[in-house]
Amino acid sequence: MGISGQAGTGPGSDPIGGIMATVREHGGRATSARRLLLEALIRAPGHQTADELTAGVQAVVPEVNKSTIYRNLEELVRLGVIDRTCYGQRAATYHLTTRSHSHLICEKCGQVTEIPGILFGALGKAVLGQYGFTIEPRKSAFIGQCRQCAPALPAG
Amino acid sequence: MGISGQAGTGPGSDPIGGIMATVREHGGRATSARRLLLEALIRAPGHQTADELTAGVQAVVPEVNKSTIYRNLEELVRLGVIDRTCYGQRAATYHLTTRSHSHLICEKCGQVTEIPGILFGALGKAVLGQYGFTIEPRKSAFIGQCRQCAPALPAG
DNA sequence: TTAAATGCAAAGAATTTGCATAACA
DNA sequence: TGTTATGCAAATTCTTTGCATTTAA
Repeated sequence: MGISGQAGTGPGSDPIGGIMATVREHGGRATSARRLLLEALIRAPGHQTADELTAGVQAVVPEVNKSTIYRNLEELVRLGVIDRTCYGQRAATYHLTTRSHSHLICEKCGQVTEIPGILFGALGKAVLGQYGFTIEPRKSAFIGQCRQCAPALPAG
Repeated sequence: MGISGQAGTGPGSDPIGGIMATVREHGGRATSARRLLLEALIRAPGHQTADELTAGVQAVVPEVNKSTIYRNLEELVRLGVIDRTCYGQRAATYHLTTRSHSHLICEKCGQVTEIPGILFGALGKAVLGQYGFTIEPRKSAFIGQCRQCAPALPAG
């Protein structure tokens, strides 16, 4: 046991190992900075900015530089490991690519809600049929107002 | 040529006048910089960055400053006259708020396609019902691959 | 007259890049 | 041993802000 991967645990419990393997398959190397970044992404599974991720990594190893974080984020996006989304006026956010899902972003309070990708069903088919466009729910976002911030709800 | 507004044309052919009225109603003033910006937005009706709009305005009146463009863009967004969207990694783009529509953005080639807001119908209802979230199609965007860039199309 | 808008310059935030060094395969 | 990745600093890009002046209402 304990050759490569984690001893005594199932394969699904070591996502970082799997991602590192993917990185290597694409000519990349399994560096500590890259691992620390993935740990930070897993530790706080929401949508984090590059700055927040840098802080998360530097909380463990202060030497890791912000430019390294940016370079690794770019690489991980390229490999499809994480998604990058740009909501408001400010910094982009990153999160692990998990199951198919999309986001509702409230333009008033900034709240981000995940919704299952399956809700795209009919819309996705219509868009594909009429425009030949393949939507990636993970990377898409709906802007609007959440329940609390909506100006008024129709009676009923 | 004209005095103010366009002589001899119908009311629908002077959208700037209408927008200026809206601006005034909200305590704003009808300045030349604002008018020039609106003209630039109308002249090139696609999605333009603040830089492109600045160039478009300065092509007519070089004195107009970029910060004025930014301030006016912010104001016009606030009034709902234009929409701001942030697609790729780079600068935000602005465009006139016209009818209800949304955007398909190809992540490969960057092509932006408008789709009618009506396609949101079922999805919008589902999201409103389940999450209490009101989608604004105009401000939302779908990321994916266009016909040309899609890796492979299923036969049929 | 007077609050709003502008030009200018400078600051600020987010992101990228050049280069010598260090680390992985 | 030869790339690939990193740290550091500096540069870029996009956007915002302070302030004196101008301008629309």
